[in-house]
Amino acid sequence: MEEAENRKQRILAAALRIGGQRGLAATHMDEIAEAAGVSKGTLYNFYKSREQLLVEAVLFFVEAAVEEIPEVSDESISGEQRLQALIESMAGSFDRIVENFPIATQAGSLTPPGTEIHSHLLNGLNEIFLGYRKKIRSLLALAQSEGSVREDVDLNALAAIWVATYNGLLYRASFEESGADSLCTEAGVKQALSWLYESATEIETKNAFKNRAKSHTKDSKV
Amino acid sequence: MEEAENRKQRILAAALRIGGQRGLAATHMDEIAEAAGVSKGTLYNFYKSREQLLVEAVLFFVEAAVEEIPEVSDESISGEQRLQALIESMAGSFDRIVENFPIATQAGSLTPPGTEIHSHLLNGLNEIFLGYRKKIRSLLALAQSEGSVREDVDLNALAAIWVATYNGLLYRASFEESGADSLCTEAGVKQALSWLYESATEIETKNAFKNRAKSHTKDSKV
Amino acid sequence: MEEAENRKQRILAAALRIGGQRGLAATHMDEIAEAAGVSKGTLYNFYKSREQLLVEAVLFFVEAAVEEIPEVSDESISGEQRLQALIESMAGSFDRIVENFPIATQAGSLTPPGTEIHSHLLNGLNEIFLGYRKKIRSLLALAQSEGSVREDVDLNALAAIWVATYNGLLYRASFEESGADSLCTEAGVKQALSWLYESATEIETKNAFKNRAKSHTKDSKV
Amino acid sequence: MEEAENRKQRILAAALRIGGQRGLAATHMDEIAEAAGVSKGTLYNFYKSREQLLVEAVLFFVEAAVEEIPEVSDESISGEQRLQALIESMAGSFDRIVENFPIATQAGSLTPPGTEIHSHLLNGLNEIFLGYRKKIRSLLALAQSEGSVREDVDLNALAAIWVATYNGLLYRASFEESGADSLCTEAGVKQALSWLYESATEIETKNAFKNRAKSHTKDSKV
DNA sequence: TATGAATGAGTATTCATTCAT
DNA sequence: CATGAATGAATACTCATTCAT
Repeated sequence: MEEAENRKQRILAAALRIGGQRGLAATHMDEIAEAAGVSKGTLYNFYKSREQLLVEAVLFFVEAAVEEIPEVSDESISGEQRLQALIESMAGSFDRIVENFPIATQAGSLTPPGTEIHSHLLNGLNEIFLGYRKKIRSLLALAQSEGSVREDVDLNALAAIWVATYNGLLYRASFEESGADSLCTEAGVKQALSWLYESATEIETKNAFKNRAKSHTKDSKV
Repeated sequence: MEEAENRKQRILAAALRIGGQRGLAATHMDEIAEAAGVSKGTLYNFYKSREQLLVEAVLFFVEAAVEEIPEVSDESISGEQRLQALIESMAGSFDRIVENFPIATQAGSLTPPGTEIHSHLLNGLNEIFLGYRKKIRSLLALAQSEGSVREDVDLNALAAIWVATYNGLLYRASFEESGADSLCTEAGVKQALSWLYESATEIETKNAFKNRAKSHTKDSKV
Repeated sequence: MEEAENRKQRILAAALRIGGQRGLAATHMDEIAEAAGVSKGTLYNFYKSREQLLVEAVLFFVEAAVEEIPEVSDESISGEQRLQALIESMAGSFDRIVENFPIATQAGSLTPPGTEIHSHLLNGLNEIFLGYRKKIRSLLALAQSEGSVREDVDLNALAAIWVATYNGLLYRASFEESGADSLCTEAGVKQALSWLYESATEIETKNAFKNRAKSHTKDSKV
Repeated sequence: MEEAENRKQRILAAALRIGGQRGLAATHMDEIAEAAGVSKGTLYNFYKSREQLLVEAVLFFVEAAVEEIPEVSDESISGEQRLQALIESMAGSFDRIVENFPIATQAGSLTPPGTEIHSHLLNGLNEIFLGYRKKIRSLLALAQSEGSVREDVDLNALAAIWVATYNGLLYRASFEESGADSLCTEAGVKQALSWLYESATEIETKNAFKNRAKSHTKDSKV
């Protein structure tokens, strides 16, 4: 069973690697098998079909990407510090996640709408993204209880915006041939999320959005 | 020539319709031809290959989606009012754009990286998205010159966040079987963009993010 | 009519040119039309179908190739001299004919056996080749009547061998990427036909087949 | 492996059978598969493409045709007798080889000039034909060493003519709907090759070319 | 009569899935 | 269970032919 689990891991990892490079539609069973070091037949011992395999791979990736964001449950530090750590963490993961980001969108078109497997995928993604949002929301709530986030802020909505902005930057970055856009990088993520955080605090002067360096403004395209 | 252009329109529209429903990977030339009311051979009179046709369709869609956002160039109203109109407009387009939103991501995996057509797609998308950001930036600049946006705000960065948040909400909404998440709807878009706008203004009290209705908070899934 | 005939010539010539380069199977109506400077529709005003056009082109070529061999009807010179002139002429045409030689063989497989057009082609080729042989036979007969060809030689058979050898050399030459085989060239043709001629004469010493140059023997590939 | 080789044989044989009847251009993968008793997919397990399959089939056929000509290595008989046996053998193979003879020429036009596969074909044919010529040359050399072929004969050139004549007769015969030309038959081959052989010997009186039967002369079409 | 855009039947090729070993 | 050769349904693309202008 140990070995079986190991194989499943290798298979999913192989599918993700290829899917990230060539796109899911061009990810073929032959290649997955070879990259995973198993035979094509073995793939069907673990997964009923190609669709199923790829859906599991996508869910595996998205979940892993979310889990990569640490809980920052160290209770010895303040909510504000934990949020700062969260921002650092999300920014630090940015480049790696960009690699495989499009596969989530592609997976939706792999399976005919209305089928069981299609629902399985959408439900899975929904759950993961909601969990993601919840995680951020709980940190915001902590910060709010400590007074660094204003009382009147709708935490649910802010958490949703937080995730949306991060995903939007990932989405945008996945189109670029080479990080041409300085705003869609690790630094850009830090700037954006900090802006969101600080817009929810009382302290106006910390605002990360202020023009600090004119040179930076010029560098950023349009 | 009139007729030829008409046909091209019908072909691209047909490709988009099918691509939005089934995904680009499952969008076949036979179906496009039938849906467009032309023969398969005619498809190849206009486009060199399936890849080319689909890429043009995607660029056509994205460009149309951006152009749908009005310039709001009515100079008789203030920058602030124009931004409000922009927010209304983006929110109003949300549901329709969601339908075809995934195809942009899917297109990236239709074409082998490194090919000319792949670059054509990425360059096209890049240009469109930069134009989009520029449009928003110019309205923000107007508002800034009128004093409703603070002087110290990095307009480039804010415009980038603005677009990222919108795209992130579209991305998220494209996963849902039926608008289950109240934050990823027309209303959610309005709330999110308003938050971004108001976080850049001097007037604290307008903040759309304040908890106004407790019921609303409960409705929105964590 | 003058103009029409001119067009037909251009069409056949275009078909031959392309057919010689790419092979008949890869000779398409589009290309023929463009090369001939007419529209595709015009092709069908002159020929019922692609098959018909190509068959006419092949017959046109083969006939022209045969007619290129001069009658050498100058009665002021001896039969022997005429035969020598014939050999020179056939050798001189060799390189040009090689270019289009394969099309005759290819044409046979263009049309389904048993059809009218297939018979039309085969009959046409047969007639042409028989006429070719007859031409040579009549010169041999003249030489025989003058005494330079032995009385006991079967002229029909010798003429057939004569043509077969020439065609065999053409056939062989059409396989070579670049005249690598010194025996399948203008010089080789001269040597081969001279051998055949002299083997039919009484005078042994003229035999072109004798090893005259050792270097030549070494040059010729096994 | 035994089985795989068996399948390859069946595939090539099927391709040749159909190619000989309909021409290579009209030889389709579906038909080959059915005739070989395998699925279409299996064809592609053995050969990369239709072109490759057909080229291998042609080389297989030509090689087999050459190998069919026995070495006549029985050292107990004289070179002269061996040459007579060779002539008998080539004549005996004539009718069967005629069936598939055109495919060699057709193959040249299946593949775009300048491609690797085109060179593969031409090189293969070249090698086979040179081997063929070499075989004949060695028998002539033996006969020469025994004194039945004159010392002054250029064996290379004679061997080349020998092959060319044989090929020329095959070429001619491949155009005929039904062996209408008595000179392009088994008997004609024997007559032609004997003539070539005897023209290289010292003994004039054996000459096969002499008119033996007037009726025969009449039979042979001009 | 000349044109060339539209047509769609015809084909090579791919690749998920199966199953005998 | 693992394997990988065999399978054949599915699909992009070509090109001879037609016909409205």
